Amino acid sequence: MISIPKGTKDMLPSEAVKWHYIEDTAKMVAAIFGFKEIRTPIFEHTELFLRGVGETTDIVNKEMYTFDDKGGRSMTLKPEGTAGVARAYIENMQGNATLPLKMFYFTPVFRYERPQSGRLREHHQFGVELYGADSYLADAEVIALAKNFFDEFGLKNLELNINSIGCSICRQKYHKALRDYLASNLNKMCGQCQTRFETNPLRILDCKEEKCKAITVGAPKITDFLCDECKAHFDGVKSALTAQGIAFKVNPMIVRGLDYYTRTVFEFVTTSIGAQGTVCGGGRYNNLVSEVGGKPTPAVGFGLGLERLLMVLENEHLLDEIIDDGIGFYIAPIGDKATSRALKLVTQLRNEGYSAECDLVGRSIKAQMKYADKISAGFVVVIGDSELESGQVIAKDMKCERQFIVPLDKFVESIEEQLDEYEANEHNCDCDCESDCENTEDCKCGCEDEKSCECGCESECDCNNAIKSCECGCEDEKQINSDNANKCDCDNSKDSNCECNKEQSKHNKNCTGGCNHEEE
RNA sequence: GUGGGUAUAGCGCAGGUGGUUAGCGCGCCAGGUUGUGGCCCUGGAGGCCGUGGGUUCGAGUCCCACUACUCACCCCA
Repeated sequence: MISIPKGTKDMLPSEAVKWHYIEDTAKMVAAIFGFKEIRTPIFEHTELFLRGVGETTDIVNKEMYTFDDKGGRSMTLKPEGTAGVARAYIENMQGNATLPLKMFYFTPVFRYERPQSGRLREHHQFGVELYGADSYLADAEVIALAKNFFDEFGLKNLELNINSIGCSICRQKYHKALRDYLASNLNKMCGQCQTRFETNPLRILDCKEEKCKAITVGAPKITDFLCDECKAHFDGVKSALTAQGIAFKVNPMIVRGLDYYTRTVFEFVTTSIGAQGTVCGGGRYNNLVSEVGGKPTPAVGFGLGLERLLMVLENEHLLDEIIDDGIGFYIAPIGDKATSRALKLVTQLRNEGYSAECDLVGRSIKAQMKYADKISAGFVVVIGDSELESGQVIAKDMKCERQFIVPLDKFVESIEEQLDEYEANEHNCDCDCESDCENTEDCKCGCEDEKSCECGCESECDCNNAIKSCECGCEDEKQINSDNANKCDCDNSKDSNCECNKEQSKHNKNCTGGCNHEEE
Protein backbone atom coordinates (compact mmCIF):
# COMPACT_ATOMS: atom_id res chain seq x y z
CA MET A 1 0.00 0.00 0.00
CA ILE A 2 1.21 3.46 -0.82
CA SER A 3 0.73 5.64 2.21
CA ILE A 4 0.34 9.36 2.59
CA PRO A 5 3.59 11.36 2.60
CA LYS A 6 5.06 12.11 6.00
CA GLY A 7 3.71 15.23 7.60
CA THR A 8 0.69 15.59 5.33
CA LYS A 9 -2.97 15.07 6.03
CA ASP A 10 -6.06 14.11 4.08
CA MET A 11 -9.09 16.26 4.50
CA LEU A 12 -11.96 13.79 4.60
CA PRO A 13 -15.56 14.42 3.58
CA SER A 14 -16.67 13.92 7.15
CA GLU A 15 -14.55 16.90 8.20
CA ALA A 16 -15.38 19.15 5.29
CA VAL A 17 -18.09 21.04 7.17
CA LYS A 18 -15.59 22.16 9.76
CA TRP A 19 -13.15 23.45 7.16
CA HIS A 20 -15.91 25.24 5.35
CA TYR A 21 -17.05 26.82 8.56
CA ILE A 22 -13.56 28.09 9.32
CA GLU A 23 -12.99 29.33 5.79
CA ASP A 24 -16.38 30.96 5.53
CA THR A 25 -15.80 32.72 8.83
CA ALA A 26 -12.41 33.94 7.63
CA LYS A 27 -13.90 35.25 4.40
CA MET A 28 -16.68 36.93 6.28
CA VAL A 29 -14.34 38.68 8.69
CA ALA A 30 -11.99 39.68 5.87
CA ALA A 31 -14.94 41.17 4.01
CA ILE A 32 -16.03 43.11 7.08
CA PHE A 33 -12.58 44.69 7.17
CA GLY A 34 -12.58 45.33 3.44
CA PHE A 35 -10.01 42.75 2.38
CA LYS A 36 -10.25 41.03 -1.01
CA GLU A 37 -9.00 37.60 -1.90
CA ILE A 38 -5.83 37.02 -3.89
CA ARG A 39 -4.64 33.67 -5.24
CA THR A 40 -1.09 33.15 -6.32
CA PRO A 41 0.72 30.05 -7.62
CA ILE A 42 1.65 27.22 -5.33
CA PHE A 43 5.28 27.43 -6.48
CA GLU A 44 7.50 30.34 -7.33
CA HIS A 45 11.02 30.93 -8.55
CA THR A 46 13.32 29.92 -5.71
CA GLU A 47 14.98 33.32 -5.96
CA LEU A 48 11.84 35.00 -4.65
CA PHE A 49 12.13 33.27 -1.30
CA LEU A 50 15.89 33.63 -1.09
CA ARG A 51 15.48 37.38 -1.36
CA GLY A 52 12.14 37.74 0.37
CA VAL A 53 12.33 35.41 3.32
CA GLY A 54 16.09 35.72 3.72
CA GLU A 55 18.99 33.42 3.02
CA THR A 56 20.01 33.05 6.64
CA THR A 57 16.65 31.80 7.85
CA ASP A 58 15.99 28.19 8.73
CA ILE A 59 13.04 28.16 6.38
CA VAL A 60 15.19 28.95 3.37
CA ASN A 61 18.25 27.11 4.57
CA LYS A 62 16.87 23.73 5.31
CA GLU A 63 13.14 23.54 4.94
CA MET A 64 12.24 24.39 1.37
CA TYR A 65 10.85 21.97 -1.18
CA THR A 66 13.03 23.07 -4.06
CA PHE A 67 13.26 21.35 -7.42
CA ASP A 68 14.37 22.04 -10.97
CA ASP A 69 11.59 22.06 -13.50
CA LYS A 70 12.07 20.45 -16.90
CA GLY A 71 13.48 23.66 -18.26
CA GLY A 72 16.17 23.64 -15.60
CA ARG A 73 14.68 26.53 -13.58
CA SER A 74 14.83 26.30 -9.84
CA MET A 75 11.34 26.33 -8.35
CA THR A 76 10.16 26.15 -4.76
CA LEU A 77 6.86 25.19 -3.20
CA LYS A 78 5.66 28.16 -1.13
CA PRO A 79 7.20 27.99 2.36
CA GLU A 80 5.04 30.96 3.41
CA GLY A 81 2.41 33.13 1.83
CA THR A 82 3.75 36.65 1.91
CA ALA A 83 6.49 36.63 -0.71
CA GLY A 84 4.18 35.37 -3.45
CA VAL A 85 1.71 38.15 -2.76
CA ALA A 86 4.52 40.71 -2.86
CA ARG A 87 5.59 39.37 -6.25
CA ALA A 88 2.03 39.48 -7.54
CA TYR A 89 1.64 43.02 -6.25
CA ILE A 90 4.75 44.23 -8.00
CA GLU A 91 3.86 42.49 -11.23
CA ASN A 92 0.19 43.42 -11.46
CA MET A 93 -0.79 46.14 -9.07
CA GLN A 94 2.10 48.39 -8.23
CA GLY A 95 1.41 51.83 -9.60
CA ASN A 96 -2.22 51.30 -10.47
CA ALA A 97 -3.80 49.88 -7.33
CA THR A 98 -5.59 52.17 -4.93
CA LEU A 99 -3.68 52.28 -1.69
CA PRO A 100 -3.97 51.13 0.95
CA LEU A 101 -4.53 47.78 -0.67
CA LYS A 102 -6.08 45.06 1.46
CA MET A 103 -5.76 41.43 0.49
CA PHE A 104 -6.27 38.01 2.04
CA TYR A 105 -5.45 34.51 0.89
CA PHE A 106 -5.75 30.84 1.66
CA THR A 107 -2.75 28.81 0.70
CA PRO A 108 -1.03 25.53 1.35
CA VAL A 109 2.46 26.02 2.77
CA PHE A 110 5.31 23.53 2.50
CA ARG A 111 8.23 23.09 4.86
CA TYR A 112 10.46 20.07 5.16
CA GLU A 113 10.60 19.55 8.92
CA ARG A 114 10.15 16.71 11.35
CA PRO A 115 6.41 16.60 11.95
CA GLN A 116 4.92 16.70 15.40
CA SER A 117 1.67 17.73 16.98
CA GLY A 118 0.63 20.98 15.35
CA ARG A 119 3.36 20.84 12.76
CA LEU A 120 3.03 19.44 9.28
CA ARG A 121 5.10 19.44 6.12
CA GLU A 122 2.11 20.75 4.28
CA HIS A 123 -0.21 22.99 6.19
CA HIS A 124 -2.69 25.67 5.26
CA GLN A 125 -2.73 29.31 6.12
CA PHE A 126 -5.24 32.08 6.08
CA GLY A 127 -3.19 35.21 5.55
CA VAL A 128 -3.77 38.90 5.30
CA GLU A 129 -1.66 41.63 3.66
CA LEU A 130 -2.12 45.37 3.88
CA TYR A 131 0.01 47.40 1.46
CA GLY A 132 0.78 51.07 1.28
CA ALA A 133 0.10 52.19 4.84
CA ASP A 134 3.02 53.07 7.06
CA SER A 135 0.90 54.18 9.98
CA TYR A 136 0.62 52.19 13.18
CA LEU A 137 -3.11 52.20 12.45
CA ALA A 138 -2.50 49.63 9.75
CA ASP A 139 -0.69 47.34 12.19
CA ALA A 140 -3.57 47.63 14.61
CA GLU A 141 -6.07 47.06 11.81
CA VAL A 142 -4.49 43.77 10.86
CA ILE A 143 -4.23 42.63 14.46
CA ALA A 144 -7.85 43.60 15.02
CA LEU A 145 -8.86 41.48 12.05
CA ALA A 146 -7.16 38.42 13.52
CA LYS A 147 -8.67 39.13 16.91
CA ASN A 148 -12.10 39.54 15.41
CA PHE A 149 -11.69 36.26 13.56
CA PHE A 150 -10.73 34.37 16.73
CA ASP A 151 -13.57 35.98 18.62
CA GLU A 152 -16.05 34.66 16.07
CA PHE A 153 -15.30 31.20 17.40
CA GLY A 154 -15.33 32.19 21.05
CA LEU A 155 -11.73 31.09 21.51
CA LYS A 156 -10.31 30.97 25.00
CA ASN A 157 -6.75 30.62 26.25
CA LEU A 158 -5.43 32.84 23.51
CA GLU A 159 -2.89 35.52 24.19
CA LEU A 160 -1.67 38.31 21.94
CA ASN A 161 2.03 39.04 22.24
CA ILE A 162 3.51 42.07 20.51
CA ASN A 163 6.93 43.50 20.15
CA SER A 164 8.84 45.89 17.97
CA ILE A 165 12.13 44.86 16.42
CA GLY A 166 12.73 48.34 15.05
CA CYS A 167 14.03 49.45 11.70
CA SER A 168 17.46 48.73 10.29
CA ILE A 169 18.92 51.79 12.00
CA CYS A 170 17.81 51.06 15.53
CA ARG A 171 18.48 47.40 15.05
CA GLN A 172 22.11 48.14 14.28
CA LYS A 173 22.42 50.08 17.49
CA TYR A 174 20.73 47.31 19.37
CA HIS A 175 22.88 44.59 17.82
CA LYS A 176 25.93 46.41 19.02
CA ALA A 177 24.58 46.72 22.55
CA LEU A 178 23.50 43.10 22.57
CA ARG A 179 26.87 41.90 21.34
CA ASP A 180 28.61 43.95 23.96
CA TYR A 181 26.42 42.41 26.61
CA LEU A 182 26.84 38.84 25.38
CA ALA A 183 30.50 38.97 24.41
CA SER A 184 31.86 38.01 27.79
CA ASN A 185 29.64 34.94 27.98
CA LEU A 186 29.97 33.94 24.36
CA ASN A 187 31.92 30.76 25.07
CA LYS A 188 29.23 29.57 27.49
CA MET A 189 26.50 29.61 24.88
CA CYS A 190 25.41 26.86 22.53
CA GLY A 191 27.14 26.48 19.20
CA GLN A 192 24.19 27.76 17.28
CA CYS A 193 24.06 30.92 19.32
CA GLN A 194 27.74 31.49 18.79
CA THR A 195 27.02 31.52 15.09
CA ARG A 196 23.99 33.74 15.61
CA PHE A 197 26.22 36.15 17.50
CA GLU A 198 27.79 37.03 14.17
CA THR A 199 24.91 36.63 11.75
CA ASN A 200 21.83 37.71 13.70
CA PRO A 201 22.30 38.28 17.44
CA LEU A 202 18.62 39.07 17.81
CA ARG A 203 17.81 35.42 17.37
CA ILE A 204 19.83 34.47 20.44
CA LEU A 205 16.95 35.84 22.50
CA ASP A 206 14.78 33.17 20.98
CA CYS A 207 17.07 30.29 21.93
CA LYS A 208 15.45 27.60 24.05
CA GLU A 209 18.67 26.22 25.54
CA GLU A 210 18.71 26.73 29.28
CA LYS A 211 22.27 27.96 29.38
CA CYS A 212 21.55 30.56 26.71
CA LYS A 213 18.29 31.59 28.34
CA ALA A 214 20.15 32.17 31.59
CA ILE A 215 22.58 34.47 29.88
CA THR A 216 19.95 36.44 27.99
CA VAL A 217 17.80 37.13 31.04
CA GLY A 218 19.35 40.49 31.75
CA ALA A 219 20.13 41.34 28.15
CA PRO A 220 19.23 44.76 26.85
CA LYS A 221 15.80 44.97 25.28
CA ILE A 222 15.26 46.04 21.72
CA THR A 223 12.44 48.25 22.85
CA ASP A 224 14.93 50.39 24.75
CA PHE A 225 16.92 51.01 21.60
CA LEU A 226 14.18 52.01 19.21
CA CYS A 227 14.77 55.21 17.29
CA ASP A 228 12.25 57.97 17.86
CA GLU A 229 10.14 57.04 14.88
CA CYS A 230 10.05 53.36 15.69
CA LYS A 231 9.25 54.10 19.27
CA ALA A 232 6.42 56.41 18.28
CA HIS A 233 5.15 53.76 15.92
CA PHE A 234 5.17 51.08 18.60
CA ASP A 235 3.46 53.40 21.07
CA GLY A 236 0.88 54.09 18.41
CA VAL A 237 0.21 50.41 17.88
CA LYS A 238 -0.27 49.92 21.59
CA SER A 239 -2.63 52.82 22.01
CA ALA A 240 -4.62 51.84 18.92
CA LEU A 241 -5.02 48.32 20.30
CA THR A 242 -6.08 49.68 23.63
CA ALA A 243 -8.55 51.99 21.96
CA GLN A 244 -10.07 48.97 20.24
CA GLY A 245 -10.26 47.03 23.47
CA ILE A 246 -7.72 44.45 22.41
CA ALA A 247 -5.67 43.02 25.24
CA PHE A 248 -1.99 42.39 24.53
CA LYS A 249 1.26 41.66 26.23
CA VAL A 250 4.54 43.24 25.21
CA ASN A 251 6.97 40.40 24.90
CA PRO A 252 10.50 41.57 24.07
CA MET A 253 11.50 37.98 23.38
CA ILE A 254 9.42 37.48 20.30
CA VAL A 255 11.54 37.60 17.24
CA ARG A 256 10.14 36.20 14.08
CA GLY A 257 12.16 33.77 12.04
CA LEU A 258 11.61 35.52 8.76
CA ASP A 259 14.05 38.27 7.87
CA TYR A 260 11.53 40.58 6.29
CA TYR A 261 9.98 41.87 9.47
CA THR A 262 10.53 45.47 10.60
CA ARG A 263 9.05 47.26 13.57
CA THR A 264 5.91 45.49 14.76
CA VAL A 265 5.87 41.74 15.22
CA PHE A 266 3.09 39.83 16.92
CA GLU A 267 1.85 36.36 17.76
CA PHE A 268 -1.39 34.88 18.94
CA VAL A 269 -0.43 31.98 21.19
CA THR A 270 -2.70 29.33 22.63
CA THR A 271 -2.07 27.03 25.54
CA SER A 272 -4.53 24.38 24.46
CA ILE A 273 -2.71 22.39 21.78
CA GLY A 274 0.70 21.50 23.18
CA ALA A 275 4.14 22.72 22.28
CA GLN A 276 3.35 24.39 18.97
CA GLY A 277 1.07 27.06 20.29
CA THR A 278 1.49 29.87 17.82
CA VAL A 279 -1.72 29.99 15.86
CA CYS A 280 -1.11 33.28 14.13
CA GLY A 281 2.09 35.18 13.51
CA GLY A 282 2.75 38.37 11.66
CA GLY A 283 4.04 41.87 11.65
CA ARG A 284 5.24 44.71 9.51
CA TYR A 285 7.63 44.25 6.62
CA ASN A 286 8.43 47.56 5.06
CA ASN A 287 11.45 46.28 3.18
CA LEU A 288 9.98 43.20 1.58
CA VAL A 289 8.54 44.74 -1.56
CA SER A 290 11.73 46.59 -2.42
CA GLU A 291 13.76 43.54 -1.48
CA VAL A 292 12.06 41.48 -4.18
CA GLY A 293 12.31 44.19 -6.79
CA GLY A 294 9.45 46.63 -6.28
CA LYS A 295 9.26 50.24 -5.24
CA PRO A 296 9.58 50.74 -1.48
CA THR A 297 6.12 50.01 -0.12
CA PRO A 298 5.17 49.69 3.52
CA ALA A 299 3.20 46.56 4.37
CA VAL A 300 1.78 44.62 7.31
CA GLY A 301 0.19 41.20 7.52
CA PHE A 302 -0.08 37.87 9.23
CA GLY A 303 -0.26 34.18 8.54
CA LEU A 304 -2.65 32.00 10.49
CA GLY A 305 -2.29 28.22 10.65
CA LEU A 306 -5.59 26.58 9.87
CA GLU A 307 -4.70 23.08 11.06
CA ARG A 308 -3.58 24.51 14.38
CA LEU A 309 -6.72 26.58 14.62
CA LEU A 310 -8.79 23.48 13.92
CA MET A 311 -6.97 21.65 16.72
CA VAL A 312 -7.65 24.47 19.13
CA LEU A 313 -11.31 24.64 18.18
CA GLU A 314 -11.74 20.91 18.59
CA ASN A 315 -9.92 20.82 21.91
CA GLU A 316 -12.08 23.61 23.18
CA HIS A 317 -15.23 21.92 21.82
CA LEU A 318 -16.16 24.92 19.77
CA LEU A 319 -16.99 22.87 16.71
CA ASP A 320 -19.31 20.37 18.32
CA GLU A 321 -22.38 22.08 16.96
CA ILE A 322 -21.06 22.19 13.43
CA ILE A 323 -22.66 19.27 11.69
CA ASP A 324 -23.41 18.38 8.15
CA ASP A 325 -26.87 19.21 6.89
CA GLY A 326 -27.31 15.89 5.16
CA ILE A 327 -29.37 15.26 2.06
CA GLY A 328 -32.77 16.91 1.76
CA PHE A 329 -34.76 14.09 0.21
CA TYR A 330 -34.07 10.41 -0.08
CA ILE A 331 -36.29 8.60 -2.57
CA ALA A 332 -36.70 4.88 -1.90
CA PRO A 333 -38.13 2.95 -4.82
CA ILE A 334 -39.38 -0.63 -4.73
CA GLY A 335 -39.11 -2.38 -8.06
CA ASP A 336 -38.02 -1.36 -11.53
CA LYS A 337 -41.04 0.69 -12.47
CA ALA A 338 -40.77 2.66 -9.27
CA THR A 339 -37.08 3.17 -9.83
CA SER A 340 -37.56 5.03 -13.05
CA ARG A 341 -40.31 7.12 -11.46
CA ALA A 342 -38.01 7.81 -8.51
CA LEU A 343 -35.29 8.93 -10.88
CA LYS A 344 -37.69 11.41 -12.39
CA LEU A 345 -38.62 12.76 -8.98
CA VAL A 346 -34.99 13.08 -7.92
CA THR A 347 -34.27 15.03 -11.08
CA GLN A 348 -37.18 17.38 -10.47
CA LEU A 349 -36.10 18.01 -6.90
CA ARG A 350 -32.56 18.71 -7.97
CA ASN A 351 -33.71 21.04 -10.69
CA GLU A 352 -35.57 23.00 -8.05
CA GLY A 353 -32.41 23.26 -5.98
CA TYR A 354 -33.15 20.61 -3.39
CA SER A 355 -30.55 18.02 -2.55
CA ALA A 356 -31.95 14.60 -3.28
CA GLU A 357 -30.76 11.09 -3.86
CA CYS A 358 -32.05 7.69 -4.72
CA ASP A 359 -30.95 4.11 -4.16
CA LEU A 360 -27.98 3.15 -6.33
CA VAL A 361 -27.35 -0.38 -5.18
CA GLY A 362 -30.74 -2.14 -5.22
CA ARG A 363 -31.21 -2.40 -1.47
CA SER A 364 -34.30 -3.60 0.34
CA ILE A 365 -36.69 -0.98 1.67
CA LYS A 366 -35.45 -1.55 5.19
CA ALA A 367 -31.84 -1.17 4.19
CA GLN A 368 -32.77 1.98 2.31
CA MET A 369 -34.34 3.43 5.42
CA LYS A 370 -31.21 2.67 7.39
CA TYR A 371 -29.12 4.30 4.73
CA ALA A 372 -31.37 7.36 4.66
CA ASP A 373 -30.95 7.64 8.40
CA LYS A 374 -27.16 7.39 8.15
CA ILE A 375 -26.90 10.12 5.57
CA SER A 376 -29.21 12.32 7.66
CA ALA A 377 -31.90 12.57 5.05
CA GLY A 378 -34.51 15.22 5.80
CA PHE A 379 -37.41 13.44 4.15
CA VAL A 380 -37.82 9.94 2.83
CA VAL A 381 -40.27 9.17 0.07
CA VAL A 382 -41.07 5.53 -0.60
CA ILE A 383 -42.35 4.74 -4.07
CA GLY A 384 -43.87 1.30 -4.69
CA ASP A 385 -46.69 -0.17 -6.72
CA SER A 386 -49.45 1.31 -4.60
CA GLU A 387 -47.96 4.80 -4.83
CA LEU A 388 -47.61 4.48 -8.58
CA GLU A 389 -51.23 3.45 -8.75
CA SER A 390 -52.64 6.12 -6.43
CA GLY A 391 -50.29 8.82 -7.64
CA GLN A 392 -49.69 9.83 -4.05
CA VAL A 393 -46.65 9.38 -1.89
CA ILE A 394 -45.83 9.98 1.73
CA ALA A 395 -42.95 12.28 2.55
CA LYS A 396 -41.72 11.19 5.94
CA ASP A 397 -39.75 13.59 8.12
CA MET A 398 -36.86 11.59 9.52
CA LYS A 399 -36.33 13.87 12.47
CA CYS A 400 -39.81 13.57 13.89
CA GLU A 401 -43.00 11.74 13.26
CA ARG A 402 -44.71 14.12 10.93
CA GLN A 403 -45.39 13.12 7.37
CA PHE A 404 -47.06 14.70 4.39
CA ILE A 405 -49.22 13.17 1.73
CA VAL A 406 -48.02 14.52 -1.57
CA PRO A 407 -49.22 13.98 -5.14
CA LEU A 408 -46.39 12.53 -7.17
CA ASP A 409 -46.94 14.63 -10.24
CA LYS A 410 -46.84 17.90 -8.32
CA PHE A 411 -44.44 16.83 -5.64
CA VAL A 412 -42.25 19.90 -5.33
CA GLU A 413 -45.06 22.48 -5.35
CA SER A 414 -47.14 20.50 -2.96
CA ILE A 415 -44.47 19.77 -0.41
CA GLU A 416 -43.36 23.39 -0.44
CA GLU A 417 -46.92 24.49 0.12
CA GLN A 418 -47.50 22.05 2.93
CA LEU A 419 -44.26 22.94 4.63
CA ASP A 420 -45.06 26.64 4.45
CA GLU A 421 -48.44 25.98 5.93
CA TYR A 422 -46.96 23.85 8.64
CA GLU A 423 -44.43 26.50 9.52
CA ALA A 424 -47.11 29.15 9.63
CA ASN A 425 -49.35 27.17 11.94
CA GLU A 426 -47.07 25.14 14.04
CA HIS A 427 -44.00 27.14 14.64
CA ASN A 428 -44.91 27.40 18.29
CA CYS A 429 -43.66 23.95 18.90
CA ASP A 430 -40.69 22.72 20.86
CA CYS A 431 -38.68 22.23 17.76
CA ASP A 432 -35.62 24.15 16.79
CA CYS A 433 -37.48 27.01 15.26
CA GLU A 434 -35.40 30.08 15.58
CA SER A 435 -37.95 32.42 16.98
CA ASP A 436 -37.02 34.39 20.03
CA CYS A 437 -39.27 37.27 20.80
CA GLU A 438 -39.08 39.25 23.96
CA ASN A 439 -42.72 39.40 24.63
CA THR A 440 -43.01 39.92 28.33
CA GLU A 441 -46.72 39.96 28.58
CA ASP A 442 -48.40 37.35 30.64
CA CYS A 443 -49.80 34.38 28.97
CA LYS A 444 -53.28 34.87 27.71
CA CYS A 445 -54.13 31.32 27.11
CA GLY A 446 -55.64 30.68 30.47
CA CYS A 447 -52.95 28.46 31.83
CA GLU A 448 -51.33 29.31 35.08
CA ASP A 449 -47.95 29.74 33.62
CA GLU A 450 -46.93 33.31 33.79
CA LYS A 451 -43.69 32.98 32.01
CA SER A 452 -43.36 35.01 28.95
CA CYS A 453 -42.90 33.48 25.60
CA GLU A 454 -39.33 32.88 24.61
CA CYS A 455 -40.01 32.54 20.98
CA GLY A 456 -41.28 34.88 18.38
CA CYS A 457 -44.50 33.12 17.79
CA GLU A 458 -47.86 34.60 18.43
CA SER A 459 -48.42 32.74 21.63
CA GLU A 460 -47.47 34.54 24.74
CA CYS A 461 -46.35 31.86 27.12
CA ASP A 462 -43.96 29.00 26.86
CA CYS A 463 -46.05 26.56 28.76
CA ASN A 464 -46.88 23.33 27.10
CA ASN A 465 -50.47 23.94 26.34
CA ALA A 466 -51.38 27.23 24.90
CA ILE A 467 -48.51 27.62 22.55
CA LYS A 468 -49.58 24.77 20.49
CA SER A 469 -52.58 25.03 18.40
CA CYS A 470 -54.98 22.18 18.45
CA GLU A 471 -54.20 19.72 15.78
CA CYS A 472 -57.72 18.54 15.49
CA GLY A 473 -58.62 21.29 13.15
CA CYS A 474 -60.80 23.25 15.54
CA GLU A 475 -59.99 26.87 15.96
CA ASP A 476 -59.92 26.84 19.70
CA GLU A 477 -56.48 26.88 21.15
CA LYS A 478 -57.50 27.33 24.71
CA GLN A 479 -59.25 24.06 25.00
CA ILE A 480 -56.09 22.15 25.01
CA ASN A 481 -54.84 21.61 28.48
CA SER A 482 -51.55 20.39 29.64
CA ASP A 483 -52.83 17.25 31.27
CA ASN A 484 -54.11 16.05 28.02
CA ALA A 485 -51.75 17.56 25.64
CA ASN A 486 -52.64 15.41 22.71
CA LYS A 487 -56.30 16.17 22.60
CA CYS A 488 -58.39 19.20 22.92
CA ASP A 489 -61.80 19.25 24.45
CA CYS A 490 -63.66 20.11 21.38
CA ASP A 491 -65.84 17.65 19.54
CA ASN A 492 -63.49 17.24 16.70
CA SER A 493 -60.92 15.40 18.67
CA LYS A 494 -61.76 12.04 17.22
CA ASP A 495 -61.14 13.32 13.77
CA SER A 496 -57.85 14.72 14.77
CA ASN A 497 -55.73 15.35 11.77
CA CYS A 498 -52.61 14.91 13.72
CA GLU A 499 -50.12 13.46 11.33
CA CYS A 500 -47.92 11.73 13.74
CA ASN A 501 -49.65 8.33 13.84
CA LYS A 502 -49.43 8.19 17.54
CA GLU A 503 -51.12 4.84 17.90
CA GLN A 504 -48.63 2.99 15.87
CA SER A 505 -45.52 4.99 16.48
CA LYS A 506 -43.21 4.37 19.33
CA HIS A 507 -42.06 7.88 20.00
CA ASN A 508 -38.79 6.92 21.47
CA LYS A 509 -37.43 10.34 20.82
CA ASN A 510 -38.65 13.79 21.46
CA CYS A 511 -40.85 14.73 18.65
CA THR A 512 -39.44 17.86 17.18
CA GLY A 513 -41.94 18.25 14.44
CA GLY A 514 -44.50 20.11 16.40
CA CYS A 515 -46.97 17.43 17.29
CA ASN A 516 -48.02 17.46 20.87
CA HIS A 517 -47.18 13.93 21.73
CA GLU A 518 -45.18 13.52 24.79
CA GLU A 519 -42.14 11.39 24.97
CA GLU A 520 -42.84 7.79 25.82
C1' G B 1 19.49 17.01 12.18
C1' U B 2 18.92 15.10 17.86
C1' G B 3 16.18 12.33 21.61
C1' G B 4 11.78 9.28 23.70
C1' G B 5 7.41 6.17 22.64
C1' U B 6 4.45 2.92 19.50
C1' A B 7 3.45 -0.70 15.41
C1' U B 8 -2.20 -6.90 15.97
C1' A B 9 -9.23 -6.06 11.25
C1' G B 10 -11.48 0.34 8.51
C1' C B 11 -10.91 2.79 13.76
C1' G B 12 -9.79 2.02 19.12
C1' C B 13 -7.58 -1.88 21.79
C1' A B 14 -6.74 -7.29 24.45
C1' G B 15 -3.53 -11.13 23.66
C1' G B 16 1.21 -13.22 32.05
C1' U B 17 6.60 -16.79 32.10
C1' G B 18 6.89 -18.73 23.58
C1' G B 19 2.37 -23.91 22.35
C1' U B 20 -2.61 -25.86 18.23
C1' U B 21 -8.45 -22.70 14.21
C1' A B 22 -5.47 -14.63 16.97
C1' G B 23 -9.88 -12.16 20.14
C1' C B 24 -13.07 -7.71 22.09
C1' G B 25 -15.63 -2.91 21.30
C1' C B 26 -17.10 0.43 17.48
C1' G B 27 -17.86 0.62 12.29
C1' C B 28 -19.35 -2.05 7.71
C1' C B 29 -22.84 -5.75 5.20
C1' A B 30 -27.12 -8.99 5.77
C1' G B 31 -31.28 -11.07 8.44
C1' G B 32 -35.10 -10.80 12.73
C1' U B 33 -41.77 -12.90 7.35
C1' U B 34 -44.67 -10.61 2.77
C1' G B 35 -43.14 -2.33 1.92
C1' U B 36 -40.31 1.68 6.51
C1' G B 37 -34.63 4.26 9.96
C1' G B 38 -32.74 5.09 15.14
C1' C B 39 -32.95 0.71 20.27
C1' C B 40 -32.31 -4.55 20.74
C1' C B 41 -31.01 -9.66 18.99
C1' U B 42 -28.57 -13.04 15.36
C1' G B 43 -25.24 -13.95 11.51
C1' G B 44 -21.35 -12.46 7.96
C1' A B 45 -17.19 -10.21 5.58
C1' G B 46 -12.54 -8.28 6.86
C1' G B 47 -5.74 -9.62 9.83
C1' C B 48 1.38 -12.73 5.86
C1' C B 49 0.11 -9.70 14.01
C1' G B 50 4.78 -3.03 10.08
C1' U B 51 9.18 -5.33 6.94
C1' G B 52 13.53 -8.44 6.89
C1' G B 53 16.69 -11.50 9.53
C1' G B 54 17.86 -14.54 13.99
C1' U B 55 16.97 -18.01 18.48
C1' U B 56 13.62 -22.44 18.89
C1' C B 57 10.61 -28.65 17.51
C1' G B 58 7.41 -24.25 17.60
C1' A B 59 7.44 -16.79 17.53
C1' G B 60 1.90 -12.01 17.63
C1' U B 61 4.94 -13.16 22.07
C1' C B 62 12.25 -13.40 22.81
C1' C B 63 16.77 -10.87 20.12
C1' C B 64 18.77 -7.64 16.06
C1' A B 65 18.20 -4.43 11.97
C1' C B 66 15.19 -1.49 8.94
C1' U B 67 10.80 1.25 7.94
C1' A B 68 6.58 3.88 9.27
C1' C B 69 3.89 6.59 12.71
C1' U B 70 3.98 9.64 17.02
C1' C B 71 5.67 13.15 20.87
C1' A B 72 9.49 16.54 22.16
C1' C B 73 13.99 19.61 20.84
C1' C B 74 15.29 23.01 16.81
C1' C B 75 12.17 26.20 14.03
C1' C B 76 7.50 27.95 12.86
C1' A B 77 1.58 28.66 11.50
